Amino acid sequence: MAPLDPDTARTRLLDAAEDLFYARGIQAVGMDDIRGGSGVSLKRLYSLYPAKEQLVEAYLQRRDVRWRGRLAAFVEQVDDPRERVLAVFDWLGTWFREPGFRGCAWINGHGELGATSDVVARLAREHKLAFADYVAGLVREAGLPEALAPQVFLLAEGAMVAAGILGTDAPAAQAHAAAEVLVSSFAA
Amino acid sequence: MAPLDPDTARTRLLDAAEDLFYARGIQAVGMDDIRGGSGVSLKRLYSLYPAKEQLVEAYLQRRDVRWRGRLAAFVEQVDDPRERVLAVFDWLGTWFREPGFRGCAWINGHGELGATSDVVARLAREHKLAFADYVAGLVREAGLPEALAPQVFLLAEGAMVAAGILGTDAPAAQAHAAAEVLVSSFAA
DNA sequence: CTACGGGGAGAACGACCGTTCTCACATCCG
DNA sequence: CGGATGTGAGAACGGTCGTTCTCCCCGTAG
Repeated sequence: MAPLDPDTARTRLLDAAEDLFYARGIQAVGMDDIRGGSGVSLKRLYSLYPAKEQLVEAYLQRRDVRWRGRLAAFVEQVDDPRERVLAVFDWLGTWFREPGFRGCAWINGHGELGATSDVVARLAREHKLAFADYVAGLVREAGLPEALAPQVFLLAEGAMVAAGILGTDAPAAQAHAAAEVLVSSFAA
Repeated sequence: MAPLDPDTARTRLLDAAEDLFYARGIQAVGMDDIRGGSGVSLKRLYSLYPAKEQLVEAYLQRRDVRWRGRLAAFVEQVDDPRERVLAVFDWLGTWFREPGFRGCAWINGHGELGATSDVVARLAREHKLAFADYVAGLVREAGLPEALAPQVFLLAEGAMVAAGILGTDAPAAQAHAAAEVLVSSFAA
């Protein structure tokens, strides 16, 4: 067995961490599960991430980049700036329909460890602020009033929670309809 | 030390369970913490709730009754049926401002144990459906179209999540403003 | 060829936690 | 009075988990 170079070991670890942490919750996954899921030895795991919390941090950071990247890629396919705001909810719908969807990783992580782990609490806050900022940018570019941004953000958060807990994708369409009313209430 | 009668033992246990589970998360609280917080011996604890999951279940059930009771009591102080719908967000605001507020217990519990415990997943679902039903009743009694109900519900859920993670009560006012626009978009 | 340094597999350790057991004592009923 | 019952305090047990250690193999440099 050829020794694994650090980069691919890191990738495999984060892949396994993301699968397992997201599907089962962070506390329900042991380091040994990560080892089994990644094929990377425990020794190497601990040499790359000296404690579980650091693996969790890396997992959430990588997922944040990817999640916001996928959202932005989807939204940018839409031309009309006002439609872009609404496209956020179309993206949520496709996300909710993905097999294995279990709600928002940061909402879940915050519920699990927000009171215990400063790192998780901070990453959840940062992720939500970044998402809220992104929405605010879309609203601004659509020439809509700034007060609309947090409203759209709250609709999106509510849709994530409801879809995660109730196990249905209906909240995407419902939030979309609500956002449509909000946006068009400011139509020229 | 006079032996405690079962009812007050149960009450003390649930009081301690609610304080601790809500503040720290369910998995972060041990049975011994419950014993210490309640003053009820471990033996009695296990005779009343033979497993931790049953104590968790009782905690969530009692909190559900109380939470929806407090909401209803607040909303019923408002006379105008249309204002009642918006009063939900005023109630959220006062809740968010309570010391020790840490988000919605069911959202947090679902994030923590939804993937692991069927009981917690079911109670979270039931609680959210009950809240959505309550909102739907308010919307119906205000003579507003049914489609508005899930939109108001999602705004409320989003406000809870955002307030819990970001640690501010601003989402209550923001969601209130959004709901106001939605409601008045159907004004006669 | 050989000494060595890194890596893999997995045992081992120490702490924690849900649950049960021990034991001494108080209480109640004959 | 005396024995059965139930209770509290806390020790004990069994399992899990994060983390570290042991041991052995291999590739390589001198």
